[in-house]
Parts: sequence; structure tokens; C-alpha cells
Amino acid sequence: MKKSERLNQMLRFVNQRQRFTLKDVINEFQISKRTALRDIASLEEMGVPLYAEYGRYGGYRLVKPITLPPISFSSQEVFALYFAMQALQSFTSTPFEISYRSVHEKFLEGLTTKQRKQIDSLQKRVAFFHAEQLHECAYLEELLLASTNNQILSIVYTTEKQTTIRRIQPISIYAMKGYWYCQSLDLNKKAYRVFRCDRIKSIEVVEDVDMIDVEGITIENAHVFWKPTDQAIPFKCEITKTGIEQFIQSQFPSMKIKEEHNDYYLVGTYEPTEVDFIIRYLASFGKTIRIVEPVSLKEQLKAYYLDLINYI
Amino acid sequence: MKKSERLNQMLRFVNQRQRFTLKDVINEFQISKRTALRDIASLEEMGVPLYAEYGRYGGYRLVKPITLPPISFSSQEVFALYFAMQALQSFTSTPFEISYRSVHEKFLEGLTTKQRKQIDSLQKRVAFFHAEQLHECAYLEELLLASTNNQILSIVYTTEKQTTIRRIQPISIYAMKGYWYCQSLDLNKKAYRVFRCDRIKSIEVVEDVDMIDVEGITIENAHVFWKPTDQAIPFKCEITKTGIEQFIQSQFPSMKIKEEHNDYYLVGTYEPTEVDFIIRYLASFGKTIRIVEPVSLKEQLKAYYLDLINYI
DNA sequence: AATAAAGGTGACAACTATTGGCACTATTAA
DNA sequence: TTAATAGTGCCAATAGTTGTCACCTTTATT
Repeated sequence: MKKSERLNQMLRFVNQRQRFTLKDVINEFQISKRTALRDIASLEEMGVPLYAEYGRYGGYRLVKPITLPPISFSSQEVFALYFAMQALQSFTSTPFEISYRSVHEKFLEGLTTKQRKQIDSLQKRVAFFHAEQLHECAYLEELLLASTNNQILSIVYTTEKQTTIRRIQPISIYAMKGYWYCQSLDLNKKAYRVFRCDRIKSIEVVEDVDMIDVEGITIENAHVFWKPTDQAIPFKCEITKTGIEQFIQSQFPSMKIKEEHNDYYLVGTYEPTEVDFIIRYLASFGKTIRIVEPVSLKEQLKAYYLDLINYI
Repeated sequence: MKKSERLNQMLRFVNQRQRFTLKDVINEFQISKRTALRDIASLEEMGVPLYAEYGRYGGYRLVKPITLPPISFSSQEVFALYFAMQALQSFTSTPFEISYRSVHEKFLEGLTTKQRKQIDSLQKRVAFFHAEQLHECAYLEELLLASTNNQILSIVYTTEKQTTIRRIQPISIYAMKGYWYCQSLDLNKKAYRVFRCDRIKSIEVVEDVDMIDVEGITIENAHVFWKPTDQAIPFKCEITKTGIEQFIQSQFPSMKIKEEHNDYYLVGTYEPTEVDFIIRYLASFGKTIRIVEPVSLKEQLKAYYLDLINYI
């Protein structure tokens, strides 16, 4: 990155955090200590009122707020944002009830003629594909709202087999492989569960004192709530490098790659009710995976293949 | 004077005077014509909406005051754009060399404290996941450039089996399931080919008159160039509704869903060299698919399953 | 008094970016 | 047609930037 650009970013970095250390700068911008020092000197030369505190627990402080130069998005940023937007556009539902057309128009409006031309020509040449959304989700906004406001919901949930009514406390929502999911605490079962949003048929906010504080829980760490039930069966498979690549592309939170003496293993647990699913999942790996345990899983996979052979 | 400092001053200079000429800039900053032009180009790169008027009494005009771009978007729209960007962030390589932190901060700057808080809390609650990128691609920018500029490249391409040198004319690049691909015309084989970008080990622009005009070809219609070779084998499979869902999530341009009397079929062709691939692909469908023809494919799938049974 | 953790300097070689000059081209109004 | 304006491509000289390394200063904690 060019120095001038870095300094501009540093201006905003400094403005946001009124206290910071050299290390912060080094890590943030991935530069050497010497360069960080030089950059700070440059900022001071530009008139940024910085005060340095020596010694342990020292650092820099911004003495008074600075007026930032007028900004606009750079061409590169505009392109990236535009294509990000394009990529998301193919989602028929998002939790943000917006018209992409209006964003699109506003976006183009703010650009220079040159940028617009560049976007036009790039549009023909770049794309981000992802799994298309298969089912519309009616309640994404409500689920998101409930998760930020710590609300409890009563939902009607339909799977292929049954329809149930559950009380849940949403933690987060996320889109993956064409589906929207909702991480939640299932208050009936007192357990962490993930629901597919398109299977939620109705939603009602419930007043309840019996809730758990999820303030500190984020989409990243929510899985710590995931506990296998007593019936859960642990499994272990040998996996090749190719298999690991495939796993990364379609992983599940309940599975992990483990290294043992330079061999790799896919380990995890599955619920007895999910056995069909796990068999199909393991089968998709073909020879890149080999079940070590349990033996019952081996037998079931064998049976699955035999069944398919007869089916063919 | 350093360029970065000069550009900052120029930003103010431009902001003050709505109209100016190159000469003004040259006199003001005591630089050469060439440098003045380069500086103005830099400003435009940074997103300053300048308009140039050619000819006598021409000059530059600032189209509109430089402001914070997101300010004209509604909260909902800002959120959507913001998360679109977040979704892209997990790509380790994009053809746009941008700093996401910079975009992030520019976004936040134009917002009210309330909106900022909302974004902060939403960030913990919503995510768009997609296949993680496994390999970095070194030449995305070059490939994109070559595709927009109609250039011919000589590339070193490495597959698991071999390393070859090819002359290609890139048409487009796209990201799918964790990989970047480059649609191209392979000038050696005179055929449409798709290359995985991370397998391109070096790139060199080649001057060549022997090129094909790809101006009218876009990422959407490039597949028309795809022609099965003489050896290609057509196949046809019965497919269930569930199977169709899976197909949509992992489709290939050489395959299509066809309806015949309320039954659905997956039809396409495969090259004899790709038979391993197609077998694994069909196997991943399990019972949701059933090969109709050719019979040889049925036999091969059967053999594949038998092999796996022995392997287990 | 010693130590750890923070900021700070000077020098240098390798690397990158910027610059001005030049010879062009393109567009527009008079 | 001309004059005035913007814009391009190329090059070699020059200027700026970077990381590394050794060593210094200040301060709170132990």
C-alpha cells in the first residue's frame, strides 16, 4: 500500500481510537516499527495533535479531535462494493427489507463518469457466484430483531416429518449454501439449536422472564452452546488432503479435522436421528475418507452403497 | 513537496474552485504538465467527481461537492451494503486490491451514533457464509485486465497431473465454491476452456494478431463457446425434486434440467477423460438420481460403489 | 536495583515511486 | 485553419520509502 493512502487511513484510525500504541499501528497496517514511527511523525507534521506517553503502559493519545479531509470511495472500493452488492442481489430474501434497484441507482449516481464506464465493462467480466437461495424466508427481519433485542419467540417449525411449536431465543442468523439459518437457544429443550429459516411458518413474540442473556454471545462463538446429547455417537474417519479440501467447502460445526502423527482425521459426533444425513455426507467424500469408528457406521455405509447398487 | 501532501492540498484547492484548468494547477503547485495530469488522475482514482472539458476554454469542473457517500443512503441500505461488503471480505483474493478496513471506516464516518451502534450489534448477529477460499490466486488482477483489454496471455498452468504452457484469451473471471475460475479461449486448442486461477503459476502478456474479438461476449453468454468434443458422451438421469435442489446448489454449465411429462431429467455430456469426475458427482446425489443412459455409465457407477464397499 | 514494556534515533542498502521532458494525439470554439 | 485545452506513452534521472539492526530514553512494576 502506498504511504499516502496509508496515512489517510491512519488519520481515520487515530480519530476513532483516541488511545493507541505503536504495536496497534504495526499490526493494523502490517508495517515495521520504524515505518510506524515514521508514519506517526508524518501525521504530527500534518498537524495531528498527538501526545506520546513514555514507559510501561504508555502509548499515544489524540489530544483533540481532528477534522478529517472530505472523503469518497476510491475506484477500487467502488468496484468491490458494487460487486458485493451484485453478489447479494441474487438472494431473494435478506433481513434488510430493501430494493436493490434503489441502492443500485443511488450507487451509480454517486460515481464519476469514468467509474461508471469501468463498472459497465467490468460487469461483463467478473462475477461472484454462490449457492442460489432456494426458498424464501418470511421472517428474517423478525428473527434478526429478536436476536438483537434479546426477545423470546414462539415459532411454528415444519420439517419433512413433523410440525412443532417451539419457544426459542434467537442468537444470530446466517446464510449458507442457499439457506438461511437461525442459531437459537431452544427453551423447550434447554439446548442450542439451529433452525432453517424457511421452515419457520409463523412467529410470535413471547413475554418471558425465563431468558438467558445472549449479549456476549456472537455468531462466532455461539457454537460453544452446542452440546451433543447423551445419545450422540462419536465417529472418526481417516481423511486425505483432497478430502480436507472438500470438508472445508462444506463443513459442519459438529465436525473437526484432527492431526495425529501426520495423518488427518475427521472427527465429530452425530445424533442417531441424523444417521441418514451423516451417511450421505460421508458417501459424498468417496475414497478420500475411510471410517475408523464406529463399526456400525461402516456397516451402515456399506448397506447404503449396496442399496444404491440395487437401485441403479 | 511530497505527492501525498500535494494531493491533500489539491483536494482543498479543487473543493474551493469549482472550475480550474491544468495551467492553474501547474502554477499553483509549480509542477510539470505531466505531473499535474497524473495528480488529477490520482484525485479521480480517489473518487473525486471531476469532469474534463476539452477544447478551447475547456478545463476541469467539480461535478458535485465531495461528501461522504453513504450519507445519501437510508439506514437499511447502508446496512445492506455494509453486509454485502462483509460477505466479500472473507475472500483472501479478489481482483480488486482494496482495504476493507478503509471501506469500513468510510462507511461508519457518515453515520449517526445510533446507526453505528446498530451496525455494531448487527455485526454480531448476521453473517453470509460461503465456501472458503482455499488457495490464493496471484494473477486475478492481470486476468481481469486482459479480459477487458482483449489481451492474449501466455500462462503456465499446473494441474495435479501435469504442467503446461498455454496461450489464452481471457473472457471473464468468476468465483464459485471457494475457487476462482477464468473463462478463456485456449488458442492452442482453439476452444473454450475454463481454468482454475490458483493453478496459473505465471502470466505473460503476448502480442498476437491471431485473436478473436470477445467484445460482445460476456460472462453470461460465454458458455456458448463451449462445445463438446467429438468424443463427448451424452447422458440422461431421472432426478427427484430433492435432487434438483442439490443440482441448483452445485451445478455445472454442461448440464441441464429437462422436464418430460412431469418427470425431471438431468441431461448433459461428459468427456471420456472426465468419467471419474462425473461418477463422483452423480454418486453425491445418492438416490435422488437414477441414470437412464448410457448403460456404460450405470455399470461404471456400480463399479464405483463396489470399489468403495471393498475399500470400507 | 533490575526488568519489562513502551516510545525514539541514526545509518544504510534495497527497492519503489515520482518526476519532467518529449513527441505525440484528441477535442472544441473561434 | 488555428489556438487552446486535455490526454498518452515512454524513458532515464531523481527522490522517497522501507525494513533491519544496534542502541537510547522513559516509566511502572517487582
